[in-house]
This record gives sequence, C-alpha cells and structure tokens, in this order.
Amino acid sequence: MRALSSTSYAILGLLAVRSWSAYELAKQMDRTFRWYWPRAESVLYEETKNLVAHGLATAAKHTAGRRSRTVYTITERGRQALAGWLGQPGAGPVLNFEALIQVAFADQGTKEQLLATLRSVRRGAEALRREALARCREYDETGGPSPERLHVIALVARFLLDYTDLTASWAAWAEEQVDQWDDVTSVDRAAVPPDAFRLRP
Amino acid sequence: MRALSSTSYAILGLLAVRSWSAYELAKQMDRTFRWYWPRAESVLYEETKNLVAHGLATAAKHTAGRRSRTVYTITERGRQALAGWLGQPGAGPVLNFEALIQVAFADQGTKEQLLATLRSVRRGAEALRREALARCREYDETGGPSPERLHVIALVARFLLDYTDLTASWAAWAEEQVDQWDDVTSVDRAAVPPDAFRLRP
DNA sequence: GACAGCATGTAATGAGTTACATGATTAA
DNA sequence: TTAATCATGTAACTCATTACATGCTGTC
Repeated sequence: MRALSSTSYAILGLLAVRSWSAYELAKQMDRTFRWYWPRAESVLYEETKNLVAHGLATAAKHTAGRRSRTVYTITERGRQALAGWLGQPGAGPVLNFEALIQVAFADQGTKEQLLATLRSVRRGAEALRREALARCREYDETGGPSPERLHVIALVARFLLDYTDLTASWAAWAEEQVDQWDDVTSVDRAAVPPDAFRLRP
Repeated sequence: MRALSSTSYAILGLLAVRSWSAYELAKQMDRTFRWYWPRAESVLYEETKNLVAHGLATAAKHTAGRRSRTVYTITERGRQALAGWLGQPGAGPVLNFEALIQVAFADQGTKEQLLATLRSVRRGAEALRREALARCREYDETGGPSPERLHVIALVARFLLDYTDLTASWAAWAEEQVDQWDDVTSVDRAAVPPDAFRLRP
C-alpha cells in the first residue's frame, strides 16, 4: 500500500465525477491528463488498486459476456480525501522542454539542425493546437459529456488553448528568425531578433 | 557507466561554452535549465562523472587554498557527441501542472479552495515573470555573459517570457472569473466564461 | 481464420528526488 | 564565534516508463 501521490488524487477526481472501468479511466486519462499531467497507462492499474487499499474507492468485477471488467466507484472517505487535497497548495506549471536545450546550444551545431528541431516542435504544437481547438468547439457547441462541469472545464480549456497556441506561434516565429541568419554561429548583433527580450503588449 | 540522457547532453552543452567547476555548473543549471529542464543539484555530480567515463569531458582537481574543486572541460569527442545530439529530434514541451488538476476538479471542493489555488499559482507565476523580465533586460542592455551567443539565447528568452506571462495572465483571469461565481458547484451556463473556448485574436 | 481492438495487468528497469554527510572559508 | 556560503558528494527511496503477457470479441 503506497502513499497517495498527486496522480492518485487525479484519478480520484475522475471517480468523483462518475464510476468508470479501469479501461475507461485509462482512456479518459489520455483524453484529459495527457495535456497537463501525462502518465503511462500502466500507472492507472496500480493506482486504482492503491485507492481501493486506502478505502477511497471500491472495485466491482463485472462480467459482461465472458469478458471481465473492473468498475471503480468512489467512497465517502474518497470524497473527503479529495476535498482535503483540493485545499493543499498544488505545484504550479513545471515544464520539460528537451528541444529548447537544443535551441539553447544550437550554435554548437548547424543551421539545418536548428531548423529541423524548430520545424518538428512547430508541427507537434500545431497538431496539439488543432486538437485543443476541436475539443473546445465541441464543448462550446454541445456542452460536452458533463455540461454541469463546464465552468471549471472552461478554466482549464482556456489555459491549454493559450499554451498550445503559444508553443506553435513561438516555433513559427523562431523558424522565421533563423531563416534570416547566414550561419548559426553568427555573432552579428543585428541577427538578434529585435524586441525578443521585451514583453509583448 | 550509465547511458547518456538528455540531462547529460544539457550539461555537455554548458561545457561546450567554457570549462566550469562542478559547483559553478550546479549554479548555472539553476540559472538556466530550471526554466525548461529542472533537475536536482545532485544529478550534476553524477552526470559530470558519467561524461568523464564516456570520454566526453575531462576532470581536473584544483586546490585553491586548501579547498578542492573539480574543473570539467569538454573533449573533442564531447563536441562531436553534442553536435550529433543536436541533430536528433528532441521532445516538445511536456507540462506537469498539478494545480490544474485541482482546478479541473474544483467543483468537488469549495470556492475558497479554488481561489487559494489560483492565487498561489498567480503569485508564483508573477515572481517568475519578474525574474525573467529582469534577466531579459540585463541581456538586452549588457549582452549578458556570452554576447556571442545572444542570438540563440534570444530565441529561448522569447519563449520563457511569453510562457511566464501566459501563466500569470491566465491565473489572474481565472481568479476574476471565479470571483464572479456564487458557488463553485454552479450549473448556470451564464457562469461559464464567454469565449473561453475560442482562440484569442 | 486472421486481425484489430478490448481489457487488464506484471516485471524489470531507470531516472530523479530527498535527505543526509562532510569539511573549508569568509564576513559579521 | 557563529552563521552563511563554498564545494562535493552518497544512499535510500519513489515514481514512472518500457516492454511484455494474456485472452476475449467482433468484423472482414
């Protein structure tokens, strides 16, 4: 029986909304947490058991046809634990951006390498932005699967939309800048993007 | 002798700029990587040894006074390894935002809890934005410690400035929205922030 | 009858964090 | 002389990932 982690509470949060099978939870984690709390599928199967061991959820084995599925349901203690955790100070955004290390030391490589890095970041970010926009349109038009939770979902959505847009826009801007450079080892002060060091209005 | 990780290459990147003592590297990691590749100080002392074991750096024990310090220098093989890594596709931004889980399930707690979470995020983000702005002003005015690297630093700075600004602005906006709510369990469709689901112009 | 997807896991491994240990130097 | 900071690490632990294992079910 492990101690409860933020990941435990994240799953407990989903269970507070409704009961889910382990498989459904795994899919839902991919739909939602992937954006701001990405974890491998396998943690789900460990954590659900952990929640049961702590008495925060119950597991019910169903056998639809001959195929088994375990449905998890939150307990009253689980709701209390979740409410308590919501009062703890949670960590702000922690970013891991490998490609940005490569950008920071790009003068040790070639211009082509830097452009390839930026293009790959831009493509990935654009795909995420498209996905975020499509989901947002769905929520806006249909109310989504939990219309009674739309007000909190909107807060999260606003962040993710802005965040994916920022990444895509930045990568596009950086590509434009680098395109204008003769060389990645350039020392020319004029090659430094103007206003890069100032907050946009 | 461990396999090389992205963290290994990050440190190797610093060594490509100049030689550093282990302690200086630890400080520099805090100054730079903390923003987009945060790692504990202790990894530095493991990784430097690992770089030496791989032949990518050399260690020189100096004794200034009676205090010992180990100065690390990149080797030719180290420069080649770094240049090779710069050509590999690096991962895009991966976000871990614990407080956003709490926002997503805020309807299971109280309005006060949600406001406290948002305020704490905003305070932290504002502090980071101030720090980023101060560093940017320094780079803009003095050229910073490596003026010949200013063009790549500017690319990184632009991202970090926008990113810290986004987080701070979002938290402030979210606080304003929630302030107007009667209750966090509100179902009123009018309480949903207008245009939250649309990309800003 | 094969293959994609449903459904649920386990084992091995690894990267990273926290906490601790140690002693020197310098400024108040 | 006390505290802060310089300077370098080690050990234990935790969290998470990757890769694998298993068998069912519906469809072409």
